[in-house]
Amino acid sequence: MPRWRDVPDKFRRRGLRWTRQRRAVVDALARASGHVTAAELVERCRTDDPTTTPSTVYRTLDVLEELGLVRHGHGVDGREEFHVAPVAEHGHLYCTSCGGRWEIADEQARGVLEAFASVDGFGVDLAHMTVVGTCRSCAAARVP
Amino acid sequence: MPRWRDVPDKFRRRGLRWTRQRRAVVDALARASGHVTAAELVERCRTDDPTTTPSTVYRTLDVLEELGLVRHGHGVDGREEFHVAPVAEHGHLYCTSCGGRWEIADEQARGVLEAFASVDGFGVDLAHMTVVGTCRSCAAARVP
DNA sequence: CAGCTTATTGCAACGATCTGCAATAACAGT
DNA sequence: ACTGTTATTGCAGATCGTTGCAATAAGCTG
Repeated sequence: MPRWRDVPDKFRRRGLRWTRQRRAVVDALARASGHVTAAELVERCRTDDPTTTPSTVYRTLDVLEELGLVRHGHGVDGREEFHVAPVAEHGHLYCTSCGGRWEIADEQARGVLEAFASVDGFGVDLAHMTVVGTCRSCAAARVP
Repeated sequence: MPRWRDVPDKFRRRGLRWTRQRRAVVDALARASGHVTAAELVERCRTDDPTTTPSTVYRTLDVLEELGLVRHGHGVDGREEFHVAPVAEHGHLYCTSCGGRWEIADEQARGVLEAFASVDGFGVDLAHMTVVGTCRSCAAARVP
């Protein structure tokens, strides 16, 4: 997890302001493990302080992302998901058949990066989206 | 493009009904080339017939997908995009730096499929999402 | 063709996300 | 501490997509 203690200064050094509502979002984030949906974060903030406005949370997440403190990706349904940075970047797999979810293994990631880089030098950001498909067991179980 | 002529029967054979509003969606789809956003489709249908209801269009798209006539994926922002099937399946690349968009080349696709399959037998559905990253020229232009 | 079954529609309302704009409040300067 | 600047907030409203439900209509059957 990032040094949440340093966040206020990080903001100020950029000419941004450290406000009560931003602290709320960062607090919620600091307590979050793994991934959180933007909507979930809004919810958590509202639990702490019912006056929280969704738009503020969304905007705060945007600036946190600009500052590199969080990263967002998209789940299977395209909805936003946030990862607290700088946890090791990792992508996600989702099996449309059984609904299972896994993280993308390093070897896989390497292979993918190469596949893209070698053809036209495209540098993939695997962490940005959920890769959908069929897991081995579902593929095996499928009637042929 | 699918044999749009056969669609009504395809519906009926499944016990589904062929309605005025479904015909409208299919008509719009038949005129569409490449990809369309669900929202765009709604818009086009409303141009033909202003009484078109969004929910009907969305629901029709769902059944068309179940029938295998269209496939949906998610754009960079996670919004839905529809491809008329069975055009060759293909995924998309999006460069976050210049905003460019390309289709994923076959060789890349093959490499990616292998990278996933070889580790744990996961069968990726590349067409489902937009792969984001940095294209060669943007990577080269980046200050090192 | 008339009747019946039930798939589909339209509506209304909701959840997630984003935007413009006027009011508010952080912070720098004195 | 007081003040001025301007980044942020809150709100109202907009867009995209989804869902429950009662009303409607497609297509089978006689």
